[in-house]
Amino acid sequence: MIGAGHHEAQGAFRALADPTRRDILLMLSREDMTIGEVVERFDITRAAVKKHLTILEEGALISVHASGRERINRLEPLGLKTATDWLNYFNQFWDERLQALQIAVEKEEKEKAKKK
Amino acid sequence: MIGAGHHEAQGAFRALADPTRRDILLMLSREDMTIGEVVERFDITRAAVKKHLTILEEGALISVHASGRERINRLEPLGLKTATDWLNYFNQFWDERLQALQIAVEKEEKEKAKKK
DNA sequence: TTGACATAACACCAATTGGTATCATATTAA
DNA sequence: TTAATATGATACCAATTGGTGTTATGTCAA
Repeated sequence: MIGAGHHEAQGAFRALADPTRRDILLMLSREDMTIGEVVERFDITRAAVKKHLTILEEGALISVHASGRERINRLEPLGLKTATDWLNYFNQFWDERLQALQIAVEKEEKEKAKKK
Repeated sequence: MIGAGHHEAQGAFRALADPTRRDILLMLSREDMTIGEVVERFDITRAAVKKHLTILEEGALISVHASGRERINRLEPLGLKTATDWLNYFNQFWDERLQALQIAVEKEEKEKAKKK
């Protein structure tokens, strides 16, 4: 069914819309980090980073784990899969498009060969 | 290099953040449509739809082709590929995660078999 | 040519967003 | 216990967003 996973995808796509949040995801893909560690790598306040992390968590793109007075932010790859799955529906179309392009190129080559 | 395609991805991710726009993309995947045809399928004004289409065009997710007094909106699958490619970087991580899950399940099965 | 149609272009509005500064709370270490 | 640390929570602000209504423009058909 077309559109399946649409509702669940909203939180993920919303979270992915901001470049800072996408950067955070890339950082977390290398290692888990506390808020403080994330803050060090950006030029915005801790409060701003916290908001981004909250939105990422709401989108199920990361999970947060308390450890003493620190809170470890961990990438949740499965959350990203929601968005990936939605987008993958369109693969068939750009596959077709690429194939059409390929055929056009081949035809061109053939014409060229004929002329020669 | 990590983060490649980041900048170009912004327009696409921004466009994908809105559920109405994602619905429009699904509709356009079935057939090209004029603004009027898109409007018929939603409960919002033509002006609102036009704004969404403009944002989709800015994100290179659709292309617009004039035809007399009509303007045909067409899906640009290659534009979606920008977002897909960015997300695919994370495949390795949920592949790993899924594999870990798989191993855990197998171990469980083995334990069960032993008990029996 | 003239009316109807398809769209573009504004100006405007309420809600959301990304950011700030400030204050409160919980945990660690001396 | 007390000071430093790590975080959460709140109030506030400017800019953006998703929506509206209205007006202007270009194109088709009688």
